[in-house]
Amino acid sequence: MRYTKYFTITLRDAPKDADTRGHALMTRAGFLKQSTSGIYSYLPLGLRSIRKIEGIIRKYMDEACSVEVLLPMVQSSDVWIRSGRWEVYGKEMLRFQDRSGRDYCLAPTHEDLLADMLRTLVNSYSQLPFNLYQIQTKFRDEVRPRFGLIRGREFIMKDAYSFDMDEESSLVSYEVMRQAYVKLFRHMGLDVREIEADSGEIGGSLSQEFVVLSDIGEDIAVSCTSCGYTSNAEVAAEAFGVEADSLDVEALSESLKGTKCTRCTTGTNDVWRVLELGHIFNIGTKYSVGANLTYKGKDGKDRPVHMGSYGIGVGRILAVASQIHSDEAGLQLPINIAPFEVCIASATTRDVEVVNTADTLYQQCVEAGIDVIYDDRDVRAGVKFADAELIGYPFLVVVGKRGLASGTVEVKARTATNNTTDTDTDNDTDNATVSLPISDFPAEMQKILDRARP
RNA sequence: CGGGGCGUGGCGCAGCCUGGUAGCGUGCACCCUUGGGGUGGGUGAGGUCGCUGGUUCAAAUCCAGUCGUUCCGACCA
Repeated sequence: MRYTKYFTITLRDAPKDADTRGHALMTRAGFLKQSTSGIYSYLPLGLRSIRKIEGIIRKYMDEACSVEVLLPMVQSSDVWIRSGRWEVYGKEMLRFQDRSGRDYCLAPTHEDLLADMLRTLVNSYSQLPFNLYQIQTKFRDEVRPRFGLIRGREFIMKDAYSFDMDEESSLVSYEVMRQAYVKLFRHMGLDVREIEADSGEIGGSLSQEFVVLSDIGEDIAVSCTSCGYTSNAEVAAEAFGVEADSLDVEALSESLKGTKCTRCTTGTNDVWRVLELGHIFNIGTKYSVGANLTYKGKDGKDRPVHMGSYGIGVGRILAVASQIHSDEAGLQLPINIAPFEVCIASATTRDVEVVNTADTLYQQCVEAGIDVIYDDRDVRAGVKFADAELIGYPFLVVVGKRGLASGTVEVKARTATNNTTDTDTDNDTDNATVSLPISDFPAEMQKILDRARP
């Protein structure tokens, strides 16, 4: 993609309603634009990242034999009345009527509709087990949206559901999903921790959260410094007899810090501030009984399906990655979720040889299948560098007279902070910068990219 | 739902207290300049001062209401 054909914009100042660094940077870098409270438009760069995140999720869900579906976002009240939640669900569910006065809602979650739909589609044990997933927009009319994409009202979520004959089989399905989650977060380059969540239900139901440590985390996790056992605030609070409901995050954090680990009994607990990116549950039959989702066994008797549910906040991944992977100059998104992996910038547009070389290298990269954007704008080099750092391309390739003299171009890795302030010093000695020969550029670039992947 | 802040050109802000020709930075367009870290200079376009009503000779400014947005709390997960 040529920058001059693309549509994007960078801002020097973030809009004042950007309340976190990550969100401010995404806005400045042209990833997003707020439409109204808690609702955002994805601009081209932001959408590219979102699509990459979705692609990684699809890869590992498919690998785990989960099958993709797409359920409607607008749902009839009928479904919710049958599931018994039309009256129960609070104001978070946005309700409205069509022209005939029939009630609808924007789906805050899809399990009610899915169970309702499957009731007529699932009949026999021979269909089980299976696992369905979708990547869909959900709407929850949060009282107080905040932190940009982290707690928006409209948000993209991956939700998956497993359907098994019995508990044993269901636990296998759960484990497959758990492992898929571990792999997919690793692939995204995120340091995600697995923690035990409220297991609540009787009958050995399982639940785990996948969280990242972050200063803007809305929850806390308690982790043993010795054996590593980690649980969320509710689980820990219950274990230590602390009334979680009555305490805020800070107070709860204080009261749990330094407690003895309940698992190994020797270690002491540390308290983290965390943000939830994924949550998996082994639900059992509680839901299917309510939804009357049953299958006929070999003996001809109807039995409730054992379910599991597995969610991931897609937009939230982008938001938290922007928050964690960034510096003063801009974003530093991990390579597999960055909008473009490489940016080629011509240091000048006045020098024919420079421009021709940059054009050629760009073409070669495109042909080699490298995910590249070519900053061919007629602006000063400093503007390109500043924008490249703000957007955070993992690699910036600078084509200029300097390198041309020796038949090379510079490749700068974004992961290390390139200078923005000491403008008169030459940072070529920075080990984040390497010179590549023009003659064999695409192949060499490809090697660097491959090495950079988690 | 309770309490507070803010709404002035695309973005960031000043002006409001003490009513009297709407301003700054940045961005944008054009000219010159510069050309490997947001170059320097010049010219220019762009604003129903969120909206409605009130007070007044006169309202961005004072008053009331309303909408939007945001923060704190409660709620939710």
